[in-house]
Amino acid sequence: MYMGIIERKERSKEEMRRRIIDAALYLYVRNGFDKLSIRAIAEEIEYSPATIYLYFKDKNEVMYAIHQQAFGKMMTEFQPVLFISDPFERLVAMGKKYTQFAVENPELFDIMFIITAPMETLACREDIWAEGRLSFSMLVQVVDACMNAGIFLRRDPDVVAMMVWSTIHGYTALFLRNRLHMFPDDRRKALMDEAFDLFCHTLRHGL
Amino acid sequence: MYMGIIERKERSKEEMRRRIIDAALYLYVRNGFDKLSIRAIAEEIEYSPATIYLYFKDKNEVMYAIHQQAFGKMMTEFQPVLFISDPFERLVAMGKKYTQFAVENPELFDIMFIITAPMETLACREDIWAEGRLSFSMLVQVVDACMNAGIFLRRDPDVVAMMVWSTIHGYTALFLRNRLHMFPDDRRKALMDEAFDLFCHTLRHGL
DNA sequence: TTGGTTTATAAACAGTGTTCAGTATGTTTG
DNA sequence: CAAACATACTGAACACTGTTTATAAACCAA
Repeated sequence: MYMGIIERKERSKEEMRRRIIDAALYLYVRNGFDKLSIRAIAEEIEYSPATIYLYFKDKNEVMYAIHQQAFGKMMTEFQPVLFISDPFERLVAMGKKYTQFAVENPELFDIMFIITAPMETLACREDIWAEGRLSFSMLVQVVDACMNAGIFLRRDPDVVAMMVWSTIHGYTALFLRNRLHMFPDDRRKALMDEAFDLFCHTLRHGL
Repeated sequence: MYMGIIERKERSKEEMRRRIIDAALYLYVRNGFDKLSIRAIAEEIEYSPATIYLYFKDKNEVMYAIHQQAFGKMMTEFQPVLFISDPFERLVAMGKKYTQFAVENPELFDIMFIITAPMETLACREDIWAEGRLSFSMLVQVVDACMNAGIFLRRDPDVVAMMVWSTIHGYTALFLRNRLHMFPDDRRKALMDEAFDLFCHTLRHGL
């Protein structure tokens, strides 16, 4: 029946995919977006460029694999703050972590939330952006907890979560893409922090 | 003296720059970012690709010229709302216009606020991002007016403006980059509107 | 007309994503 | 075991990209 051989082949196929993803992720975080080429990945794993197309449809699919890896890393980094008992404190900590992750891993944040590339792969699919859905649901959950605790007035949690995400994503994306360059170098981060604090204050005393 | 000749030459040099910028802008809004190549611009103006490098240092400089054009267009579109007398209504109208402009001119918004490319040209300059500075000062002005009118409590107007910009830019950028795909097609825009309304409400009754 | 400056270009360089014919290896079948 | 088939892989090509450089042509000044 030779089932073992089929399994071994499938296993080695999976291993090859992993090798490609690992190499791609390694090169991407090391050298950035425009240095990540199919040829560079091929050289890294010591195979021909054409080989990669036996395991991925195109470059977008490779980028989507990196995208998934990035979400995995972000999730593990978010794990600790999810245990903060006070819901509002948890929300604040999550907001801080979001920006912190973005600043510490700008390329990963790019591929997760800014670059168009990997999302086109998902455009025609059913399980639409599972990673985004999961992340957002985490935010909705903590917002809901704030409502249950009487910290926020009861509203559509999706809308509140959307507002919160927007604000935090807003200055984070503007900062990463150098759109705060009208401010001096040292003022930028401070301004983001102050905007965040003000936003938190506004949430508590007005939402 | 032959001053006329020098002037004519400078004039024709300026005209050539304009032709390149116009062609670049035309191709960019028509075909999008990755279809905009030096060769395509050259073909459009019926010159050799190398000619463009006689008028622009590199592609980034061409993109920055488009960037400036885009800001010009946005400014003219913002002109009407600046005459709204009530400062808070003006702020709300500005926020709505920001997103409207982004949805109607996604490529222009991209090059103004999302794409990294043209900002690298500015990185080592004195008049740091004059366009951004001017736009932001418009926002600061209206925020300040809200404070003077007693609608907002008095705070650092830069911080308040930063918070407002972040929120509105946040969902706009997330929308344009397909990061709201966890929601069904028709829900996305509604959610942005609701988040915006909630944000405005929060500003009024809590800031 | 000569000399010098400006303006334009063809050609090349070093890249890119992607495809495809061909090879070489591994597996199954007669 | 040998022939037939299947899988894995690759070299080479295609059609692009931004950019540089030597060369040629046009223009202006002396």
